[in-house]
Amino acid sequence: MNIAKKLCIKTSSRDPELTRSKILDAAEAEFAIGGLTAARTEAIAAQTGVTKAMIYYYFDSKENLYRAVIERCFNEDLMLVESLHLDDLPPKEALIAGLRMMLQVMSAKPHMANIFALESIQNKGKYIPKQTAEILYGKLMCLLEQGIATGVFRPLESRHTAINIIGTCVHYFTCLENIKHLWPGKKMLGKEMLQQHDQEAMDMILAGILAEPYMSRSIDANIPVI
Amino acid sequence: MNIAKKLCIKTSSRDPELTRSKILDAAEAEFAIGGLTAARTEAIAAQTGVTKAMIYYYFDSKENLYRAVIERCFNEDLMLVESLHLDDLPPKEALIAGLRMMLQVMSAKPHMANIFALESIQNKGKYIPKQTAEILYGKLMCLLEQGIATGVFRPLESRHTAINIIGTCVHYFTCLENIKHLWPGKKMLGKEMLQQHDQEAMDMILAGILAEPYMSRSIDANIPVI
DNA sequence: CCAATAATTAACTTACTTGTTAGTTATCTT
DNA sequence: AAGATAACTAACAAGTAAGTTAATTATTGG
Repeated sequence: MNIAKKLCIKTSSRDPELTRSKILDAAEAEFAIGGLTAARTEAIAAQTGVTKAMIYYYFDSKENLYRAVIERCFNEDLMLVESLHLDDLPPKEALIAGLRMMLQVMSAKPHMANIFALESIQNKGKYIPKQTAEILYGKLMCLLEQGIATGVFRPLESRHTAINIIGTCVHYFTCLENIKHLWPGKKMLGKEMLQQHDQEAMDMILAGILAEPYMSRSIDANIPVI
Repeated sequence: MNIAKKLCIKTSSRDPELTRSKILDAAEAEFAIGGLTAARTEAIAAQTGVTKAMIYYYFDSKENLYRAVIERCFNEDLMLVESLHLDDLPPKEALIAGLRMMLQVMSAKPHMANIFALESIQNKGKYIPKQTAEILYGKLMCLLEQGIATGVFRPLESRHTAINIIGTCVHYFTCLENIKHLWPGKKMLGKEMLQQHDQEAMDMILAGILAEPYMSRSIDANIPVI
């Protein structure tokens, strides 16, 4: 093998790994707008600077490319969540850490929320890796049940609550184009708006779930919430 | 004019008003799965028992049919909301009445949530009648601001909170196919599940918004919530 | 440096989708 | 009851999209 290649120095325009990931990135963007059905392979190719045929060279079919995109999304999510070691934290702290992570991920990748929404609506969740989804939801539900059992959280039904929590975090991204007129001049995905969303979502969720009356409106990284 | 027609008795298979509305219904169902782009006119026609050409006879184009579907959704919504006379109620009661209505509408027409989500994601909200949307969101925000000002609600940012509330109500429908495995054997759109969703959503939203510690877990029609 | 192989392209085929049209059948008016 | 008109159909035209293929260019290993 080439020394430059070993050292990860791009020696020319031909770099299969990069091409592959550029296709994945473009596909992610395209699928996040139209879902599997409405996405156009031509449009994906156009964004990569590579021919449409490359999609079939690397992924065999549009459907497989879609599978790869969704799998990558889930795996990224899963790794981040694992890294939090939520099981080692008491329920309230785990909830806060988990929420912070989720909001952070959504802000960094606004595609994500839309991809999952489109997958549910268009394909009835056919392409969602069942186990992965169960792990992610399971973690949140488990944590809720613990908190409910110990009385730290209000008596809620954990599954519905998990969904309602995620809904609060995610709906902003799903509907942002429909409601952007409410904030004339503001960028819905700008730093300011995203921070405000994080703040308000976190605040409303905690107030909705914690058993003790919840006051603090600013949960900053270093100030523990009582 | 025909007497039978005057009395709204269907005398035969040819009934333009009915055909028109059957097309609208089928289109609503189809657009609710694929959005404007992925919906197939052929599929819409198939559901109506009428030829695809009829779509063009009544609506000129797929795009116009889509416009008609969205407009109908909004108008239905708007009329229902108007009928509540929320302005005449104090904020807390108005919020509860509004929420109950929204949850009821979504349960009765699970399409609705998806149509709006798809419109935002696929078309960037291009086909959302701006004024109508502003009236609906405006009502909710106005009510929130009143409650915040009078101290009945916690100090929240009204626009974000409006979105977070709607997210909690709506996300169940948007993602139900992705998460149906969490309730093996249950029908996500069955009466039992929908009631549970109403209950949990309402509960979490009120706890998240009301300033006074919120306890009651069952807000039934006739039991006023204190 | 050359042969083998991997990456890439342009052009093409096949299938599908929107929208049209010319002709048919039912309904209404008088 | 007959002519006019509205509702409707079947078949088609034109454009679009997925996927293929044969040929081309770069890279790599010997």
